[in-house]
Amino acid sequence: MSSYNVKQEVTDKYSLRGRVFNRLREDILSGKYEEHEELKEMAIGEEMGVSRTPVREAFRQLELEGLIQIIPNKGAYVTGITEKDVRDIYMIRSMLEGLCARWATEHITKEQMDEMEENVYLAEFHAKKGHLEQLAELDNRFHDILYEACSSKILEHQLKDFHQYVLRVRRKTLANANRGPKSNEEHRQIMEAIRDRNADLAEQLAHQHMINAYENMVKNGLHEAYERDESQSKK
Amino acid sequence: MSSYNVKQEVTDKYSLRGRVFNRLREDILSGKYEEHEELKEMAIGEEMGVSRTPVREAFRQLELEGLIQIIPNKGAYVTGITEKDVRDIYMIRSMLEGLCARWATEHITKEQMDEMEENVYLAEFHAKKGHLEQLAELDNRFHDILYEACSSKILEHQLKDFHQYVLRVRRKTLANANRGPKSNEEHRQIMEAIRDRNADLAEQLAHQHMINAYENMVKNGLHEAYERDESQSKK
DNA sequence: GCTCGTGTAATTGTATACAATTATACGAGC
DNA sequence: GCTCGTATAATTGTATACAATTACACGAGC
Repeated sequence: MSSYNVKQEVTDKYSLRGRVFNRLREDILSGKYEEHEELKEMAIGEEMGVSRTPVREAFRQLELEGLIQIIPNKGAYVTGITEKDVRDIYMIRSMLEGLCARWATEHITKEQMDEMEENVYLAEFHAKKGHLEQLAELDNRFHDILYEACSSKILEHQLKDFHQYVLRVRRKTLANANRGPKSNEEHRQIMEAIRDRNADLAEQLAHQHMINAYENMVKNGLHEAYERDESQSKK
Repeated sequence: MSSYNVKQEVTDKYSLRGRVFNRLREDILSGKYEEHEELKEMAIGEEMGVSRTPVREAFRQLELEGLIQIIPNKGAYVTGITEKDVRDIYMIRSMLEGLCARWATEHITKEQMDEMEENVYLAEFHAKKGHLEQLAELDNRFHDILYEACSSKILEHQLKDFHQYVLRVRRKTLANANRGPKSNEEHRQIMEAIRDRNADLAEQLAHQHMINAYENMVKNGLHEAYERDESQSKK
């Protein structure tokens, strides 16, 4: 948690531990393993053709990512996310997202500013065309730009962690919600506030943007999406 | 990171990995190992009388705590904290501490409220007597009560993580600073705001309290304390 | 039928052996 | 003297064997 520090890049994808880690991570996020499911070292190892050692170490890293929980002498279990957890994380994120926008206003480079503007224009284009996939992609990218622009590795990492953590829930609600245009408009406002060097406004807008995103998510059925996640996870 | 999730309790202190983990953690926080120092699996293992396996797993957990960084095929290095990191963390903490105080106002139990009041009174007593050790202890406890009272495991864990992370720097500046009385007064105000169920005020006070603590730290020589940490770490 | 032990199987924890990678020392060549 | 390459040592990565712990099934006793 550690994990506000800048963790190692997961570029060691050619080590066995790295491969196990990446694959397990993908499997958990995609819902192959359901929540609270027990992951057995030997079974995973056999499935991936490696011994228990790299599996055990990958487990420790997945615990680091918050995706599993290891109970000594018992086993490793896929982390469950309660609705309260999601709510708490969104509230925390809304605070930090505001702080991030403030810092971004103070530190953003010209290149980042340009990309952010481009992102907003592109998103409006795809929104008109109804391209939901591109829209979701641009939405993710907008926030990543914001995180990178704040020029704080610690805050950036923190926010990316949170973002990933709720991805399991969020990805279900993004596409089918009709929030696209409204979200874009909010992105535009944040972008303009940063461009105008209005840190107070940027902070307030980014803060509210997160709260809106959460409330929209709840309105459009966090619970249902959540359940759907569970039911399809048997694979 | 991981680590906004509720990680396993480190109560498995009787497993070898748990023992190695706890001891290494203590050694790093106390400054036995200096920043950026390389930790070698074999050396640590021999020193503690265990094989490399539990050491390697303890390393992964320490990375989870943010105390070391592991570079594949290279080694494990004690995490360095820059002054900017400390500043960033304090700013992030100040936001979250405010949020925490707000939630605490809404969820605090009678027992927690009582302990918080007692804490404030006791701190004022020890401040008059000049008992710096007890004062530092009560200060830590005050914030722990606050974290527990917010009734969000995620926020609580997040804040405790940050708190621990800056401990290496902070412990040097707490005792010799003359901030005790002022800090106590701020604790009292926060406590009273929570008691009066004034969430807005509690949030604002807790937020400012963190900023004050940071600014005091800088004023009293973060840099010097930081350097001192380095020089004495040779052991 | 239910509860509680006991014994066996399954699983995790640790040590060790070996493979792969990286760091270091040393000398050839310029 | 400097650079580069090679050989050797040191260190990390992985597999495997064994120990310790936990889960579970089965049967005794009530």
